[in-house]
Amino acid sequence: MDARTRDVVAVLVALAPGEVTTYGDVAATAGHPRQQRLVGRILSLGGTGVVPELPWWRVVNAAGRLVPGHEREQAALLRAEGVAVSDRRVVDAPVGRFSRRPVDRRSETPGRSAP
DNA sequence: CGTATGACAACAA
DNA sequence: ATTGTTGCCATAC
Repeated sequence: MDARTRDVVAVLVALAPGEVTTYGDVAATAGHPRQQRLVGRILSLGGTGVVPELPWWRVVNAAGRLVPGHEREQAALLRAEGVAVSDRRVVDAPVGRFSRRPVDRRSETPGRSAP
């Protein structure tokens, strides 16, 4: 794998449970802004031998949308880590960037439905 | 080499 | 909120 791939993989494997990020943020954090598509491509290669197994479910698009085609599984994996998911999208997602924001559920904002 | 495609993103209408 | 357009970058043909 080339240098860019290495950088992106490094960021991905560093994602902690309960931590959700976006393609764009992973790319930027890896030092390769505007290479979101590369991130998606690498994630799709996870575990195929060219790159190690990656926590693909902790990456969603900028709108908090889950991966097309893997929504059920992704939702299950995320919820298992304490991430709220609703209707194919991550709940605590302030549309834009919720990068590196370890889902903080302070004292149970009873709202999320009533902020 | 030109064109199309894709686990994306930002913006206009 | 949804649908199109544009911009981006790596690949596949």
